[in-house]
Formats: sequence, C-alpha cells, structure tokens
Amino acid sequence: MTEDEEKGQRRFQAPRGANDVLPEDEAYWRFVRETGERICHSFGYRRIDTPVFEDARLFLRGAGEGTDIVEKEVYIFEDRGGDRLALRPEGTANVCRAYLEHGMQSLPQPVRLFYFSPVFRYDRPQAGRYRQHTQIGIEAIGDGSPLVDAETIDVLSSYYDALGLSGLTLHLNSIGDSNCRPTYVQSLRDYYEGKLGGVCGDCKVRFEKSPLRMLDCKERGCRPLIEAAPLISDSLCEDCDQHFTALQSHLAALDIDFVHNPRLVRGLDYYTRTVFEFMPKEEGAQSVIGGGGRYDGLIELLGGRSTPGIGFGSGLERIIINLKRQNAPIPEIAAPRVYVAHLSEAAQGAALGIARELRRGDVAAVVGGAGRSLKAQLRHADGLGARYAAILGDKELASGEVTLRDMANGEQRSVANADLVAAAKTG
RNA sequence: GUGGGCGUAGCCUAGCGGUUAAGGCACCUGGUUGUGGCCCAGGAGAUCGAGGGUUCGAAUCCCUCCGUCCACCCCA
Repeated sequence: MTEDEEKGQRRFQAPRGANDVLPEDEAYWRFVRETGERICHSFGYRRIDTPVFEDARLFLRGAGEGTDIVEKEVYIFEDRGGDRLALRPEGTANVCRAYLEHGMQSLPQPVRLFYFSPVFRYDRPQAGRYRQHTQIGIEAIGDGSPLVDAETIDVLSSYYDALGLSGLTLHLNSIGDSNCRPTYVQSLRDYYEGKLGGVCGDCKVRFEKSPLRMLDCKERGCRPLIEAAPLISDSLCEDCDQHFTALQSHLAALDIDFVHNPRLVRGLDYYTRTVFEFMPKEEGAQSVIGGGGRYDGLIELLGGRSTPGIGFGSGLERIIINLKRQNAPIPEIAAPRVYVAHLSEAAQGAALGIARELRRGDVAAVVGGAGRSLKAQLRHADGLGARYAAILGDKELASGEVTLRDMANGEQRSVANADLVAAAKTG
C-alpha cells in the first residue's frame, strides 16, 4: 500500500483469492460438512485437526522439492521469533506429522483419520481455484494392503453419492514404488534423451527434476511424444502389479467404475502405487474435485519407521460449485420460528424474557427492533420467514399473555405465557 | 507466472466527453389510534474499483495498480 492509500479511506477487501462464505451459502456448507462427517464416521474414521501453519520444512520435504506446489505456491513466512513457517498447502503432511508426534504407531493399524481444513496456495485465482480453499480429507496410515486403497476410494465415492453428485468419472493409475519407479524413470529418460528439442520449456525442467510429470503436460507440442512414451503400467514390479490388480478387483466388487488412465500422475512427489482423481463431466480447467493416492514412503521421509499410508483430499468449494451446477437438492437452514414483537418500551424487557423462554424450550426466537412500529416489526418477521409472531403490548403485559399470530394465515389467538412454548411448537 | 474480457449504490443495469450520475430489486419510513405479504408515497444509500494523465470540461479517452472472470499453467 502506498502512503496515499494508507491516508485515504480506502475500503478493505478480502485478500486476492480468499473469499467470504456468506449466509446465503450456509446451507451448502453445512450439507457438505455434515455429510462428510457422517460418511467418514460410518467408515470408522475419526476427526483430527492440525495447525494451519507448520515448520516449513515439513511441507518442503514431504511434498517434494521439484513440485510446483512447493516451488512457487507455498506461503512461507518468518515469525517474530525467527522460525520459518508455512501455511499448509495440502493436508497429508500435517496428519503424518501428528501421527508420529503422538505415537499413533501404537494404536491399532491402520489409524483412520479425517479432517476439514483450509489449504493455502499462492496461485493465480480463477473460478474454482482460490488461494485459500477448504478440503475434506482422510488418511489411513499403517496398512499397505490394496483393500485399504479400495476403502479410501469407496469413502470418497460414497461421499459424492450421499451429496447427490452425479456424472463423476474416477481416473485411476499406479505409479509404482521405490523398487520399480527408478527403472521406469530411467527408461523415460532414455526415451526423451535426444528428443528434448521437441518439448516445451517446462518439460525440459521436468526432465531433470521430475520426469514423471512430463506425462501430465498439457502443452500441445508435447502430446505426440507423450503418446509414444513408455508407460509406467508396463514396467511395474511384481508387487506393484499385484497390488494394482487386487485394487481393481476390489473396486469391481464394490461396483465402483473407473477408467485406467496410464498417464495420470499427481502434483505431489510422495505418492507411490495408487493414484486417483474424480472428474465431473463438465468441461473446464478446474475440474478435478477430489483426488489422492498412496504414500508409502512419506512417514519414513518425515523421520518415522517405514509406514504405508493412503488418503484423499477433495475441495469443498468445487463440490459446492458442482452441486449448484447440478441443481442438487440441499437441506435448507430453518428460519426463526417466532418473532417477538413489542409495542412499548415497557414491553421490551418482557419480550427479551419471552424470547429467552422460547429458546430454552428449543424454539428459535428473534426479538423485534426497538422503536419500530408493529407494522415494521411484522414486515421484518415476514422477511425473516418466521412462522409465528408473538405480539406483546400493554394489554398482553397486563394479562400475562401474548397474542400469537400465525404468519401463514393471519390467525391470532391469546396464549398464556406459560403455554407459549408448546403453542409455538405446534402447527 | 503468461495472454485476454470486465469493474457505475448491497445486487442487476442505463449513461460512453458537457451542467445536481438514471432506473429496477433489496433496505428504511409512512398511507392516523396495536398488525406482514399486494399497491401507493417518501427516504437513505455511489469519492462512477484506486491513483495519475489528456482536456476549458471525464463515469465516459490514455497509463499504472488493484480486484474479478476466461484461457494457459497448476491443482482441490
């Protein structure tokens, strides 16, 4: 900000790529969160919350130095004590850190965890892509069998089903492990050696740092070479191959359709074996709504014993975009049940008391604005969608009653204060 | 990070070089004494995204920045 702007009364705006979630979207957010929590619990997952910031090295080491996320998208800062911290750019590393820090190796394995958390990436915003977004994620740590891979995918797929999202395609691949991947990467290098002239600038860098990601390049010029490149699925070692085969048969048993996309790789380096993504039918760049994979080397990389893990992350904002696009039915947020209108200063205190009694009786109540006419208060009640208006004037004050008006049909009756909660609950 | 479109009150839009920036929705207040949704009347709300420049004069033209959207890229 320049000095002039500081002096002037420039209005503040939310930072670029960061959004307010307004009450008009409350129903979507509640639906998406409650459904997620319900599904996760139904699979035996327990909630974990981790800090939004962590030692920067946790992410730099975990996600991989060669990735875009780490190289140009992590929010890094130094705090007042001089520690290098980073805002979480993804959810898995935190959870793995917590698993190690709290000795979860000694819990029955796998440890099944889920979370909702804000995620930060310094990216150029556009629709469906934000600098702060929210992910639901799960991690199953401590069991390397393909059964858990199938379960993880089943959780995500069940979640989308429960939300009513349709038309999603599951893309699936195996990218091998520390045993077979190096051999494959070498064969990929051999293949590209001498062909680098026909490849984009990014891919030249990827060739050095992370050749696998060349397969994922969207540059038109790179396509033909990708088409003809050797496939990881053809060079999986026997263990990886069996793992992948078993996963596919488990998915078949669950009736979960998928497309084997041999060129699917993911943006984080810690993935091994299984990787997957869910894509909606709609076109558009920001289409992936959820994805994940296995990370059998990550815990060890973070200083633990060799421990397998698998998980997914799914963007709630993108889910909501798709729910809106599909016009999916969403449970509404209830309007306040009773609007307590008052006609004199003397009635104000009584109105506050009556509203409190209603709430204690589990009836949502809103008190009318001071100094507003009854007409204005009823208009307000109507605008809020209240079912009843409880009217309190001198008459009612004297008799210990309220006038209860049914806003739907305008019928009114006197109700003794003691009977109000019951009356407000009926109809 | 690259390229392009857009930016007028909370929202949608008119105005596109010339005096007090117009309308609709929403909001507030009234239409006599304690009654909503329709109608009518009135009111409040805009340094025309910000800063600079051109001009006698700019919301209207130019530049820079910010924001937003789209494509690329990246990914959830």
